[in-house]
Amino acid sequence: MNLKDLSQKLGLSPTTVSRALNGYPEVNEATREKVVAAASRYNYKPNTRAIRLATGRAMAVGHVIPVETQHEIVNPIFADFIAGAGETYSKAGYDLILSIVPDGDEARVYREMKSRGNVDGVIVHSPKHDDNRIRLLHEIGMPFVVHGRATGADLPYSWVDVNNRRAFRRATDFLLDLGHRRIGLVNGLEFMDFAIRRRNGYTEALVARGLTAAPSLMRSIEMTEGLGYQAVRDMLALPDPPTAVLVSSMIIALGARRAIEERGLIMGRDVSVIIHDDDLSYMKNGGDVPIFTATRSSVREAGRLAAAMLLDTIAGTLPSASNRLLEAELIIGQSTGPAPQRP
Amino acid sequence: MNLKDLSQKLGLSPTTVSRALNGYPEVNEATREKVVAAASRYNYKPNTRAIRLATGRAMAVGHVIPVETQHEIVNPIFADFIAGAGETYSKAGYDLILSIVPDGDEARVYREMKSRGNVDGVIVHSPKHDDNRIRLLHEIGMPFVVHGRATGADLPYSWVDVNNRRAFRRATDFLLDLGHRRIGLVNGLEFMDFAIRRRNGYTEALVARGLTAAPSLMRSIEMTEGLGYQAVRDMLALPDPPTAVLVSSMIIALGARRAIEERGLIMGRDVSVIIHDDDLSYMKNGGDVPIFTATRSSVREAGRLAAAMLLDTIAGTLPSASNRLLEAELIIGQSTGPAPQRP
DNA sequence: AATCAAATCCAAACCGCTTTGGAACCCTGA
DNA sequence: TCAGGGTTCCAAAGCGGTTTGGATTTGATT
Repeated sequence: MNLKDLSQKLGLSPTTVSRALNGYPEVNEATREKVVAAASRYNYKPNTRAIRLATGRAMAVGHVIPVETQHEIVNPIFADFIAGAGETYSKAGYDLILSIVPDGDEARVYREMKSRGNVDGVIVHSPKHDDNRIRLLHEIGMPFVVHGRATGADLPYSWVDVNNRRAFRRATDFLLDLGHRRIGLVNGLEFMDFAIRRRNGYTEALVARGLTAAPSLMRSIEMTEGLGYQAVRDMLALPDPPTAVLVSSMIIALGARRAIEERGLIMGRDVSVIIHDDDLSYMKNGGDVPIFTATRSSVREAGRLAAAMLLDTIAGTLPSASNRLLEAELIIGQSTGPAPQRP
Repeated sequence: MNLKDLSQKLGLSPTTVSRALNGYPEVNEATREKVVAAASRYNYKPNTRAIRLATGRAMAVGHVIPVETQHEIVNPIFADFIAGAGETYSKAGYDLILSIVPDGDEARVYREMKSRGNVDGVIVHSPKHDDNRIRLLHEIGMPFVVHGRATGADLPYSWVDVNNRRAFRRATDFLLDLGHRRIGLVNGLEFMDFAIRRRNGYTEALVARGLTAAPSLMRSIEMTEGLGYQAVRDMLALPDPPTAVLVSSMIIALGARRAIEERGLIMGRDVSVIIHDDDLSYMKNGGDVPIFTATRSSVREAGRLAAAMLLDTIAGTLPSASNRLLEAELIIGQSTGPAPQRP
């Protein structure tokens, strides 16, 4: 059943039927009702391909996920972010096109997307420091929103981000207030923008109290359980071990906890741990009583917002460089406590 | 730059240019070379939307991921599976359309995809026992491939699956050979087809040696660290605790290990653990020396295969009910050892 | 009753490609 | 020389919608 068939059944022109269904004003209300009724009776759905060609819009948004051959691949937070974005898209009738591209091939993919016209805009994932994708997308005139920020980018752009600096500043302050003085940081890889911001928040809080961040208490690792374990194990083996650690993700924290318990220590009593919790749906930080004290911010919500912002940008109803900074909530769990007294 | 512009620059008709670029035989080789050269010089890429309308093909594949409101959502293995599938699609020039739909809304989404024509086929994720999506897709005539199998489905269909039964049978045999007699199973939710098969493999192996699976040693849980911890902790607290456990995923295993270590036991010596390892890119089971003994099968590879099978099905070059059963490899790690002697 | 504007509908062009059904040309063999 | 068969190219008709530029009808106003 296509538009022509439907219009013939109704004895109307395709023009009128199209307008009736798309809510244009130049059609009699009685006619419109007849058309709508017929459309639902014959289960008519306009062909997406035809709409796209006729309107010149792709009605689709691209998510280009770089697969870094050397580092962490297909970061699990993508799944939740995309789930959030997908909610927004499906409400707006947009498709979500997922594109997994080998590292370094992104420029080509973006260019092709532009010239082939199969997306109206893109979401940029996991920005690096001074990310060159921003310049590229500006150059080719593709609407985009960045999930995160790219410090050093000289051009204006839209983004949605968590206030990573403040979250880690606050978490560090919280530990300092509890009397901790030797606080470790197990961060993500620090060419990622978010990791740099987290470290800044952490050092800022220390410096504000006249402390300095000891290099031996700072690690920058891929976010895996195993590496988290190693990092914290090594820290705890230091002559002057930390009494608290800040870790950048739940998965690292699982390793951290293992290192702590392996040493016969108790998390929350002997060693405090604060995590950043992306509130991933398949990796919940406990229920009513969170296991880990955490700076929590839903990455899924970030996905919803970024998607909405992108759609508005495409529609032209949003200035080209808008942004939204989400604040993380400090959730007090069982993994933190007052600094133990020195024996 | 579109086809008309290009053809004018060349002094040829659009017909000829189109044919030259698409490799049709009715064009002089010299002409073809000229066309190809011009296309690359002017950086001409055919408009996807126009191709889709003209050919009647969507050049896109849908992955419909159900978001179960009650149970595990956005399963992290999707990410890797989709990454694998994406590789195949991009080589073939197909788009991957990701659709996150609330539970129960799938039928509507599939129907719409069919009538709107924005995909040529779909991959069905995480089939349940007697999954009704298979009947639906048959009914509406949408090509599809299932990742996994749906026992009880009466219609033929194509699938790619791991031999879960054999993997767990083999793992159980391995433990039995090591002298273990009380072997626990921490399985995924058993309305999922793969979980049922795993349990069958496990009980089969026990029965073959004249043992029976004790209900107290079998758990069916959502795959989280916390629930894995609880399940194994409870098992170890039994009067006659298991000396080995089979767990259905890496993430459950992290909890299992914690429960073991918390009891002062050593994994691999006091309690053996075998996991099923989907070989997720962001959750590696160690490197050269795997931490966990595992039945390993790359879910990413499964994605590649399923995608290829779907494209062939769409092209009509594959019988409508093909399948591919992947065997899992048994990887010996540090988490298994001979059954401890009873004191 | 004549006029004019608003309301309502339609024919046809258009989006940018593919594909059908020739047409023009060249070559070969009778 | 001319019929017949390849080659090589092209005009035009789709694909299934949207949108422009009227045409017709209706209703109110003078």
